[in-house]
This record gives sequence, structure tokens and C-alpha cells, in this order.
Amino acid sequence: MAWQIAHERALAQITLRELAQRVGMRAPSLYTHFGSKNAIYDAMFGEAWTEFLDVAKAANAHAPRSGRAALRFYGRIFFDFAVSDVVRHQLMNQRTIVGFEPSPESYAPAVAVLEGLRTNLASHGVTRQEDIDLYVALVGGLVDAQLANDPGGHRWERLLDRTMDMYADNLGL
Amino acid sequence: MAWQIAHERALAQITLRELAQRVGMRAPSLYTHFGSKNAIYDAMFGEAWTEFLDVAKAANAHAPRSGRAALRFYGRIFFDFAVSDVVRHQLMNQRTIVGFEPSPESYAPAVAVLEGLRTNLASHGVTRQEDIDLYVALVGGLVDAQLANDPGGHRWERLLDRTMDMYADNLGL
DNA sequence: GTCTATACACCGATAGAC
DNA sequence: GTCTATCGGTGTATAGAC
Repeated sequence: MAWQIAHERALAQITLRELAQRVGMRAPSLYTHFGSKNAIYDAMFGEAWTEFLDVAKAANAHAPRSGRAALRFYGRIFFDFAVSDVVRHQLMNQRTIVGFEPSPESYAPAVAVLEGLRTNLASHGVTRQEDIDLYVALVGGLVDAQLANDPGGHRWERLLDRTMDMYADNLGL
Repeated sequence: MAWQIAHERALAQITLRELAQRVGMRAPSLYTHFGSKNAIYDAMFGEAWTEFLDVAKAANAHAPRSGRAALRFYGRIFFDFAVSDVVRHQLMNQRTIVGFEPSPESYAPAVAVLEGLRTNLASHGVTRQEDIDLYVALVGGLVDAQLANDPGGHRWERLLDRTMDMYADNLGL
């Protein structure tokens, strides 16, 4: 229900009064379930990363054998997930809510995703930290450029395969 | 003065009452100079992009002749400027303030910067829109990864030259 | 024009009654 | 648990003093 408000208005424009009203409560009653407004964001943060962890796990079953094709594949899983929900991506990957810092419990699935990526990349010979860092920056850069400059379009999505191949070339894969 | 508050607290935590107090006014008096709070953000947005336009223009005088070196050079100008002031970069390149949309006048220097980049890249044979889009995504991705995962550090800054060379290779430069 | 005082509607959060 | 009542805070509108 909080997601619904976030999609209608904006992530930062969720108000306790509106959220409470939609679930048939008064605003102060929310404090019996959440210690603060940021605790609601925290739960949403954990939800979102758990959801992506499931998507990534399910996708792993169909990952290509070839290293180059796999780089494309992993990149597209993340790209599509991020671009398909701007608000969710904003909460997961940008620091847009001022006082909000994810709790260790909510951050755990995000760590699991990064560990999974590390394992996947390692299975294709990509193990150096700087190479992983570069991969993260490349995919993240395409996502952010797409959402910032052509939301709903495909201008940077079309550059994903080319970028992954460029990366593979650079690694000598 | 608004910049000072933004640096002490956060961009979204500038309050009209505090800003007014620091300049020796009451909050409503600010409406004589700005039509709304977002108009203050708008002025700051224009200031920031004008500042970078000046930096980019000054740097152009020392741009290397070689295409590969020039790609590194332009990328570093933007990267260093963005990373040196997180709050400013947030206002310039991210959509973090909810109701804020830059006015055409404040957006003009940002357009000028992009036109300058287009001219610079063209002088080294990079003219296709998709190539320019990729360049923007690469540099932006490194900046965002640096600020999000290692603020104040150099983990992604160290990947800048390598990324620019990878891009030059991909273009056959 | 520039500033002030006042007011409004809304926000997150807390206290205490039921 | 959920309520009512209330607090200090916010952006902003307006009327009026100088």
C-alpha cells in the first residue's frame, strides 16, 4: 500500500496520514507497527532487494554458458528490473530519502545479490575487485542515464549489449 | 548562503526560516526575491551549471590534441567537478527534490555544456548520437558509483582512464 | 519595493485515555 | 492496539507598515 502511494505521488511524498487512512487506521496507530517513518522505508528497501534476489536466483538457471553472453545476460537482468520501476530503483540504489539508512537486516538481501554477482562473474574468470567495480559502474551508468534522460524509452537500453561486449573485449574474454 | 545550509544539513533540508535568519530576514521576506522555495533551487541549479560551464571552457584551452588523451581529459573534468561537491552534483544531475523542475533559463548553461561536449567529441571523430550517449553513461556511471559506494575515496576514480581507453578501443580511435 | 506579523494547512511524532 | 488530542515544525499566502 505504501508502494502504491509512492507510485502515485513520489517516494518522499508518502505521508503517515494517507497511508494510515488507506489501511483503515489513524496515523499514530502506525507507530505500533513501525518505529518511525524511516522504518517503513526500511521495510520497503528490504522487500525490494529480496524481490530482486529472487529474480536473480531464478534467472541463474537460464544463464548462458559463454562468458560474453553471460555478461550480457546478468546486465540485462539488473537493467530491466531497475528500469521497470523507477520508484523502487530510487529507493534501492539512490540515497534520496534524507534521514534514511537501511538496517543490517534490510541490507542483507542486497549483500546477497552482490555476492551472487561476484560468484557469477568469477565463474567466467572475472575475479579482480576493480573488474567487478567497473561492471557495476557500467550497468548502473546505463540505468541512470536511461531513467534520467529518456524515462520509458530505450535509448540507453539499446547500448547494453554493446557495452557488455566492450567490457568483455577490455578483459580479453 | 543556501549552499552553506545544504552542505551542513542536506539539499532537501534547507528551510526558508533558517535561510532567512542567516541573511537577516524573516521567512516571508524571501518571497520578495523568490517566488517559491523551488525558485531558490532553480537559482542554485543555474549557478552550478554556469560554474561548470566556466570550468569546462577554461579547461578547453589545455585539451590534448590526441583523441584518446582528450577523452580522458574531458571525462576527468566532469568527474572531478561532480565528485568534489556531492550536494551540487545531486542538484545538477539527480532528480532528488520532488516538485523541482529547472526553468529554461537555469537549464540553458546545462544545454551549453552538452553542446560543448558534442563539439569536442566531434573534433575527434565522435559524432553518432549513440556514441555520445555511451560516453555520458560511462562517465556518469563512474561518478555515481564513486559517490554511492566510496564517497571521498578513489576506487572508481582510478577506473576513469581505463574506461575512457576501453571506450576509445570500442570506437576504433 | 521591502519587510513584518499573522495565519493556514499540513507534516512526523508523542502522551495518555479507552 | 487503536484512539483523540496535541506538539513543534514546515512551506506558503496575505494584509499592512515603512
